[in-house]
Amino acid sequence: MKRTTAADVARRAQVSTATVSLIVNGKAEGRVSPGTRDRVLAAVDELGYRVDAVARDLATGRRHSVALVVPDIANPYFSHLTQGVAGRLGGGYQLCLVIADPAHDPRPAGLDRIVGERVDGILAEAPAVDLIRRLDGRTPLVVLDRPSPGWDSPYVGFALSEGATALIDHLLDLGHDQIGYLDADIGVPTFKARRACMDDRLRAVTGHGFTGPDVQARTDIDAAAEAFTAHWDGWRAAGVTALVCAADVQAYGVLRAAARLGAAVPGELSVAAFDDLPFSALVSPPLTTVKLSAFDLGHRAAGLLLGLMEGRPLDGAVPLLPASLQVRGTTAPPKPAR
Amino acid sequence: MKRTTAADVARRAQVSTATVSLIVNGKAEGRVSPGTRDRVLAAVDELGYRVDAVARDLATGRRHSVALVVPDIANPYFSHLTQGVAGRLGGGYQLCLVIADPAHDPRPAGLDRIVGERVDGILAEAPAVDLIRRLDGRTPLVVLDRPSPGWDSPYVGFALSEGATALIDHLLDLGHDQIGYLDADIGVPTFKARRACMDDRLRAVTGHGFTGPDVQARTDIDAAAEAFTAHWDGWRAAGVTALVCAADVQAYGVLRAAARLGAAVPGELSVAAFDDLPFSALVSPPLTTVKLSAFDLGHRAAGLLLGLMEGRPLDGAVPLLPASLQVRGTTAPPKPAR
DNA sequence: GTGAAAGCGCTAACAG
DNA sequence: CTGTTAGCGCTTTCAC
Repeated sequence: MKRTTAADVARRAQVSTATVSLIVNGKAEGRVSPGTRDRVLAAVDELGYRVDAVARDLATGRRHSVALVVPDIANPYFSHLTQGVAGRLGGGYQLCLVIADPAHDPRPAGLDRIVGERVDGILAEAPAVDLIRRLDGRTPLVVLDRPSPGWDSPYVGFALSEGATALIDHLLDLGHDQIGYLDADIGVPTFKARRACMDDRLRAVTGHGFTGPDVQARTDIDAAAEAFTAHWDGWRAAGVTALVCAADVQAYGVLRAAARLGAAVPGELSVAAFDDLPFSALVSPPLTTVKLSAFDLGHRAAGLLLGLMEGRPLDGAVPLLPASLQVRGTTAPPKPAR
Repeated sequence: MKRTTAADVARRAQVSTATVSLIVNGKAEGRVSPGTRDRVLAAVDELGYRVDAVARDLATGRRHSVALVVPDIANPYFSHLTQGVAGRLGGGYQLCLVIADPAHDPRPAGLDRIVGERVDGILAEAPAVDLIRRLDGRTPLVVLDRPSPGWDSPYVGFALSEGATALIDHLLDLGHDQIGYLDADIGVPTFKARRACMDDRLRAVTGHGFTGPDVQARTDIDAAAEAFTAHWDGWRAAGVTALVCAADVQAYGVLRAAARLGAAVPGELSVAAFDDLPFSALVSPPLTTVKLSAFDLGHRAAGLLLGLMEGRPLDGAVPLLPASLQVRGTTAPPKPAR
């Protein structure tokens, strides 16, 4: 009732395990006679032999697997990213998913494991530098979304500041002056950066930053709706006429909550966000948002990692992916003051 | 520049590798003197030693990892499922994601790999029996969503037929008689079963099945919108006044396409689906759908697998998760015939 | 308390 | 062409 091993196959085919190894790995070309090859293959088949990846990996030092570290797979942004990674990786590598949200778990056990696991490569959503330090420093690492400050690993991200600038300018052009911000409570720089880029632009043009209460919410519809419900009075009191959310899913919650509170969008409040999920064109009103293709991000990052793992050096800097503003129905000029 | 091994630590701490092993695994209780323990711990720290999981696993036979096989991680249904699995698994197991859509790739390489990888357990979205046969038959397996016909593995799923029946009856009660169906093109039984359950009920009550063209589309908004656009005439010609979709995301596409084609929902066409994703309450009109909590499914399946892996026998049959109809705004009585 | 030694199952030189 | 042998790095009896 045990696993069948190469030794079993060897015994049955009257050869050595070395020969079995050569054959099952397709390295038998011109080194093994067709006769023995067939005998071995037959034995493999009859016994249902599969090479033990653990033993092979121990012997060869390769792992045929890469780890992907993301904070929250339920967010479509990250699941699209994962899809992109998986698609590019193809069948040659096993994808090990590590869900680690640094804000909620500063020392994710998963991270320590992946270095013990000796994966061939790591893709990590904008990890903090002290997380990177806990890696072994030898495994190829590609950082997603944002460079880790003070650490230069290869990374692929979006031209975030362009998108953020476009969004702020759009709001300013419409006549908004007091803009509120609903942030994500997830501790990854992606979200920090979204805010920071907009804040920079806002200050550069108006001399002040975001207006009203500083609110963070989980990146899901219900949490964002609750947060909006709790803080809408505060924002309104501060004169906020436009609210930017860190993620589309949050904007959905805001839209729902605003409808329930009787706050007209975009009449009384303009709403905008980041991601441009497929659903964003469908909500009503359709959401003005900065498009970030997470799928492309994952796809490209995986491609880069593939190169690194095969020892190819990076050919120059990796171009940033576009972050373009999609203007739709949730933004409009503010109501003239009464 | 090599990885530091237990031997390095042993040398530095003047002990044997056996002692190192005992200590780093916390099995030193009363078997190692505090003095040597501290020496070893210090050496571990200075050298940055981490046990090599591959070698450990080869020696112990355990893997501390489970594989999750799903057809499409970009579909929120499966990403929520994954989230549920990951949450329940916790830090003790590494999650290996295998994306394998049997319809598009009948012999996914990923599947063969996981048996070679010797994972401790497998969670698989309703696998076909010949896929199960390619597993090693020894690794604990929990089937998600639908039992594999003619194979009894532990499985956890929804009371689909109840939800399907409720939906059909709802439509019938409203006065619909000709009901169309937009199916998923993904080859997993989850989707097949959704259709089959409804078809059963429909035939039982009306004597006929679904009406109009047999259409399948990818489970994403755009693909479903296209499919609807291409086939709306066919459905209408067949007298269809209600359309059921295999998944909420498809219904979103249908809603969008219907709006563009000028088909009023629910005035001219009622629309319903399965999943009840968080967005479904937000589209307009809000979607009537059968709620299936993929998160709970993943969570419970992972719990079951955990038990199996620890050698606990299943305590009786696993109860099905509820599949309850959520009636919202996309279903209404058909327009009276002119 | 601690160490020596025998595997875990496979790969890769090196002989023959 | 094929077999022998020496690891890969760790765990785990079993002596000392």
